Amino acid sequence: MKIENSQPGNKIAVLADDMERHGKERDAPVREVMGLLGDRWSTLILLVLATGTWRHAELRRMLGQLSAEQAISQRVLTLKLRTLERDGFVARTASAEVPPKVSYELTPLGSELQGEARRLIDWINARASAIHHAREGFDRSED
Amino acid sequence: MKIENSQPGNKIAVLADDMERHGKERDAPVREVMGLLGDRWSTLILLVLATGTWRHAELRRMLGQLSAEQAISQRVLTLKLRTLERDGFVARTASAEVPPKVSYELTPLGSELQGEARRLIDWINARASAIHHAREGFDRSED
DNA sequence: CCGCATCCTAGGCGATACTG
DNA sequence: CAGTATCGCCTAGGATGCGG
Repeated sequence: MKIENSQPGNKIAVLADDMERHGKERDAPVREVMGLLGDRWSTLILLVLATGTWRHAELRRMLGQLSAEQAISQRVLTLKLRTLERDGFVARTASAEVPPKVSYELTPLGSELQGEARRLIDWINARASAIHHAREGFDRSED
Repeated sequence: MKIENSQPGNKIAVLADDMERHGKERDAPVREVMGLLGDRWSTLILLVLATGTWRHAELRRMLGQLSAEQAISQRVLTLKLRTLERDGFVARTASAEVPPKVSYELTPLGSELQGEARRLIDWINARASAIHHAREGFDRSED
């Protein structure tokens, strides 16, 4: 894992395994999952579902409160939940009645992912002031 | 950190600190940094820069090789590098000559972030088959 | 060699209205 | 209550050309 920085040739060799992981985006879900965490709502959904089982509408209201600036649209919540379900992070339980009763909760796999996401969030929060400071310095020398 | 799942009221109380972190997106760089890692190129740039110092063009060629499906455009590479620089993850060194010589490398903060990103990538890769399996099952019952 | 300006397209997301 | 369909906006990001 130690890396010497000299010839480009070496660098290419060193990064070969990363290419292995990143190059074949087709089969590797790395980009998709990273994209999940980076999008507007999915991480927040994971955090809320970490507290238990939620109905669709209740979850929607909760997300609106947490993010506050603006509520998630019904359509997008359904989309996000479907994506999370497809990847095995969320379990969906429905009764085909009218009105429907649908519940969502984390799977064990989703719970793991939530833990990983939370670690990243914690790291970012811990470095928030450093980042903020860097931005101020950068922006000041930009004008 | 232990969470009981019963009344919505409890859930709301439990999530109060998450609201603290997520609700005020204006000052909190959490979403922005998460977005960084989720976007098309930034994580890959961090991985490459973890190997040392790179010139713009060289870096561009390297990224093209790693991601292969399609090279990063010159414009976007400049944009991404600027964002990373603004947040204090990347240091830029330039000589105002013609032709210019510009070099990029990770800051200590950027190096940390790269480590975090790599942990996430490793986790995803470790669970890749589980995710893949979940998707297959989901897609099969969708038709 | 590097950055910027311009143009263009695909996709994420919100709003609304409608069904079972 | 949950999901779907349609619309329209806005941003990420690719292509190209110029200028220092």
